[in-house]
Amino acid sequence: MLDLEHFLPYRLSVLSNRISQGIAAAYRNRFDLSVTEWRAIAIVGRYPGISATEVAQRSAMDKVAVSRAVKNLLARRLLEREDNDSDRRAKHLHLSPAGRDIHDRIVPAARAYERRLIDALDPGDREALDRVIHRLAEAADPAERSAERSGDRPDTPTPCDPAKDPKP
Amino acid sequence: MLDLEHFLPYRLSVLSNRISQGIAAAYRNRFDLSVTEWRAIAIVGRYPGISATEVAQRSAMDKVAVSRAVKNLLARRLLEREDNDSDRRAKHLHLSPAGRDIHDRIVPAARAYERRLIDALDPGDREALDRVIHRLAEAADPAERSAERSGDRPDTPTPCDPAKDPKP
DNA sequence: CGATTTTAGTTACATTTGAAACTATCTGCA
DNA sequence: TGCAGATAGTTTCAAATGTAACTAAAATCG
Repeated sequence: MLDLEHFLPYRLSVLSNRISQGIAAAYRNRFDLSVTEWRAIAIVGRYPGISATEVAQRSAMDKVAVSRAVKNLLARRLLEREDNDSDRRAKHLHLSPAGRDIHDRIVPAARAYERRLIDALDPGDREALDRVIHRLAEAADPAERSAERSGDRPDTPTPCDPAKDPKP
Repeated sequence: MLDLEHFLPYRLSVLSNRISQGIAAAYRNRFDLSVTEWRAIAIVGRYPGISATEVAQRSAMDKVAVSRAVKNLLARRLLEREDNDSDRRAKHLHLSPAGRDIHDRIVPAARAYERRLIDALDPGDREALDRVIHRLAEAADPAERSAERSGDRPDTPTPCDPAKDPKP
């Protein structure tokens, strides 16, 4: 007998969904952006000139999702694309002025939401949370069974899509 | 400029997906159950005679998802349904012997997975995590802006679907 | 070089998911 | 009573998402 309500994976899933809903509401209502699109904007805003594949890596989304998001954002003129001289398959992505504008308006809202979450915790717990997320992510990864000692720092960006891959 | 990689909602989403993938793999491969189906089985196993709506409430899934899961599980003879004398719309759900069997085989695996996660944390962080989940869930809920003082205990089951509702 | 394998990105198809409409039943109240 | 909402659960339709197959361009290696 197992109480789903006390089951850690379940509780994390519910929590994460709840938070995603809360934050997604902001940009869905105000700017008509999906989570994927918003993530793409955030990444491109942070790393101008990045390629779609790199966006996928940094956003932990798969390349099809990114491709679609980019397609929409290009159509809506929120993103621009320019050729990459050293690789004609890949293109450099940039925010258009309109994209930058939306980006700059969402970021404060996102930060405020995050702040609200963080403010609900006391300082010790904030610190613990950081550690916990990192350790759980490690423990959750079946490939990391006992590879705890690999040299990645706590704040290393997700190197690959966690929602895929488990089937090489 | 916002680093998605350090953004709490994003990190939680990635973590939760990673964990869900990890655990889902177990019952998908071995028993061909979706997350929804497994949750339904867990809840019905825990609360025999429960109705579909109550399953939805306790599992934080919407009633359509539950309806579909129950339909499949009935077809596969993992669940049984009996009439409710006091309400002919609702039916009582039970595990069939086969359902009970699967249930009893998954629960230990689920527990083991959870244990692996928990074992990755040191005791202080485990305690903190409990608090953190509860506080974040509260802070994330837009309805709870300042209702921190409502009388629900840390381990109260999800009373309603968090992934819906924000539109009364 | 030229053949083979990888990689960036897209497209096509199938599956999943959620919102809304619907049926049947129940509850409250005139 | 009996009519006006509510509620349990299902069905339908459209949108989101994932998988696999595909095209074009690099990289690798004989």
